[in-house]
Amino acid sequence: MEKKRFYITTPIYYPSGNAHIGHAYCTTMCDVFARNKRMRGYDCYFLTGTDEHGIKIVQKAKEANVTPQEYVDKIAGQFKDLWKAMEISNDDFIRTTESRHYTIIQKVFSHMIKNDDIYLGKYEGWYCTPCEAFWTDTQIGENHLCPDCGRPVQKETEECYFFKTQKYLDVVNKWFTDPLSVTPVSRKNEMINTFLKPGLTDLCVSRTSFKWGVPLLENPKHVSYVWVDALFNYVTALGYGTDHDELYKKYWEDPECEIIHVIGADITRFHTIYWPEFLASMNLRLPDRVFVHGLIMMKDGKMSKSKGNVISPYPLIERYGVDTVRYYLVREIPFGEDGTFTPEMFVDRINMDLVNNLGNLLSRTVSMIIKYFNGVVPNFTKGINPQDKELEDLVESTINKNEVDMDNLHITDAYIEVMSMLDRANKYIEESAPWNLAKDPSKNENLKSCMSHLAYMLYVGGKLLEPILVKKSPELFTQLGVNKANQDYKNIHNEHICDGNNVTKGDSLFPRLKVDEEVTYIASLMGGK
RNA sequence: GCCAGUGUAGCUCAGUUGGUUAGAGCAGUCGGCUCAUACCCGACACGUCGGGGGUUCGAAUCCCUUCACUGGUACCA
Repeated sequence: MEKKRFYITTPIYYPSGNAHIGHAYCTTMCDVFARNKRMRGYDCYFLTGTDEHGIKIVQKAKEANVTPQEYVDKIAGQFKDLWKAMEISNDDFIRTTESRHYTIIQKVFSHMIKNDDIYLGKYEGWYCTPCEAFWTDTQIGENHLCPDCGRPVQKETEECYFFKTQKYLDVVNKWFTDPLSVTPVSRKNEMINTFLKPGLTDLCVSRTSFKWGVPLLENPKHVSYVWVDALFNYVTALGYGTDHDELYKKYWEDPECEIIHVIGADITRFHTIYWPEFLASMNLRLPDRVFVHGLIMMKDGKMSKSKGNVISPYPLIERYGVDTVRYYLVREIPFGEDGTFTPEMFVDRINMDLVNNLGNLLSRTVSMIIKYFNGVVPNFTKGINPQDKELEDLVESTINKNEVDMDNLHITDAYIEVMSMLDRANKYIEESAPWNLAKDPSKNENLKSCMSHLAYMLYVGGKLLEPILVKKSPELFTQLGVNKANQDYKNIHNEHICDGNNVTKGDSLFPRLKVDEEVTYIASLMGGK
């Protein structure tokens, strides 16, 4: 990874409903990446936000008897609150209703029109008059009924602007030859097979059937159709097209910055085909990576209100702490694949990994250092015992693997490695049997070595986990007596970092969860059984 | 329908270019330890690798076929 600067984005979420754990998942993964990069001394800018235009917002606002603006203000506020509660370290939060965004969208349209990339044409579709919405063939089904209200739809035409998708097709094709541009590759293949091979039709980019959008300066009865509006958030948030475009120059224009979009599968087409084309049209640089993450599945399939299996992150954070929720998301839903949420899996994962493995390891280590050395970590000495040497190698390789995995966006794997290192430490204690060493004064050096190795490994574990365990890692450092200055990542290879530290026995890092009680509690949050 | 993909122990999954007794974690059973948050360590058990057919000296791994499930199928974000 030669690039020293990073720009990572979540999608801007559509506030047609409340924020749920699926939003939290994507945002958390990006946050872990951003925190990891920054911790290692890289510059990483992290953006999230909300996509606030479109017909659905108008409908939702009407239902709630408020204006669209009032409606999105409320939901955007909810998203911001959630990110605060989840300790998300985003640098900015962009809303498409902000003037810094929509004035630029108008400029983008002007450029595209001037550049002859979009033209005025007619969109033909199935229109539901009461709902004031167009639907596609697949959406209305065989009976030609509005999917929203169930009433019949009519074929209607609407004047709108089209983007010439053929014009920049070579840009997309070329970009696709980079194996990292779209991952997992199965998603790229899906795009090629479904859209590129059969041939792309032009994309409708404006609408006249509703007003809640960015009006085009050239033709104000048209408002921007969502995707031009939404996708350009990634650059408008950086000040693109304004006099204050320092961030844009730094994080988008500069080829030394790696640009990563993390998205859900449902918006792959827009991010991997149209977005590169739009950028090409504007003569802007393309992102390095679009990473498509998986879904959080529930036992009975996808989360949905009708199934009554939706889980909100708030009560989980409140009861178990933000770190456990963050950890669960990173560990249990492999980045790039679907994962499952069940109350049992949540409780088991926390107990196994955070309570039994990490928390208990810290607890027993601190206790032993207090008991055997009056709470002072003995000085680290290399390789006195064979198992010490093995541990040293393991720590070294775990740090390296963690870095490589993080750089490659193998975020889940990166932390599986760390947990397995900690797991190995528990075996190491058994092998070293410090309680026996303590009985034999001639084994004092071995005992010292054992304690110092454990302290150092815990330091490394805590440091590597810090991007996830934003609150508990500092507690771990406190118990190990690592002062603030020594917590810097540049010390990760310094085995002497804990030498002479005064350890303190604190509260359990993660209290053990009573399985039955907590499973029942979480199940009750999910609206039923 | 079409195009992808998945199907391996009770659960979640690894299984490299086909090669000796198919692996891990969790759950289960038994034993051990005591520094620790009823933790931790060890051992054991658990599988006709979706079904059927074929290629091969040899297939979870390649080919054909069949079943089941998932995703995409174009302008809903």
